[in-house]
Amino acid sequence: MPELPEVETLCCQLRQVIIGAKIEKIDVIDPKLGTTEGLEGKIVRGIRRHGKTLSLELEGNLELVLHLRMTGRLLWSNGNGLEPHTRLVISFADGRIFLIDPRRFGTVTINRIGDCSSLGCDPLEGFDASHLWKIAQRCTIPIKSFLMDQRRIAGIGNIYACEILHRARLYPWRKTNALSRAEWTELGGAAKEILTRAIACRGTSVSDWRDLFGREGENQDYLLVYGREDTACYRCGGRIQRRKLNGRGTYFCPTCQNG
DNA sequence: CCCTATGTTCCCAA
DNA sequence: CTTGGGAACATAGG
Repeated sequence: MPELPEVETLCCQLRQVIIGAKIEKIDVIDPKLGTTEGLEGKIVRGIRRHGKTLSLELEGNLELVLHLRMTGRLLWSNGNGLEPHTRLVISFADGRIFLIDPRRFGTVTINRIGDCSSLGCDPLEGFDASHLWKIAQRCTIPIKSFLMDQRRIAGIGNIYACEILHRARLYPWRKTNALSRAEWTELGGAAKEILTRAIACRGTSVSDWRDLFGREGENQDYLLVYGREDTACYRCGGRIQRRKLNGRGTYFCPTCQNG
């Protein structure tokens, strides 16, 4: 589920409930997740996001890093009952964070704050079009693969890659090094627009995405191409197609995404 | 049985 | 070395 806008939604909502709170207890329901030793009793100093990773910054220069992968979600609740597929429970004085993850791909790790990560730039922190244009010059992979490569740009997954490319009028298979500087600028603007609106809508609930408080997002009402195979393009009336790229369903309008 | 799924990593081939 | 393709991970749903 979660790409940058969904993780950003959780990040903002977690700040509302656990900044300054003490971790009373951590229950690892599914040991496949990894270890969370030694964090009980620590105060949450901050919450941050980089790409699709979410970190709880703790005392002692430590951070608990969550990655939700395909089907992970977080739920804030006061109750004791476990929803199906609950993998981890972090308890505070006035509530608990439940990590729910049917496919069990999610991960939890402990890092020292400041350890460098292999993630690329975050498109909300500044999509540096001229820097990206430069590193794109020797890169012949399709532009959609480039956008989704977390080492180069962190946070864009399959849904938003499709949406951004449609907004920027770019064909997903276009060679990365064939984009002009002007097209990179256009792409940066499209990314910013698509992602900020998705955040304002608290994410895209096309399947089972819910925010921290269990509510659906609203961005599914604004999707331009994702999931719209064989329907009319809102911009030009063309017929939206779906084809595979690197094993992922790729939605685009062959009529207006020809650049 | 088939196919699909919002992510990442690894292996293999060209 | 790079790039690209596919499988794997584990589970649910159509």
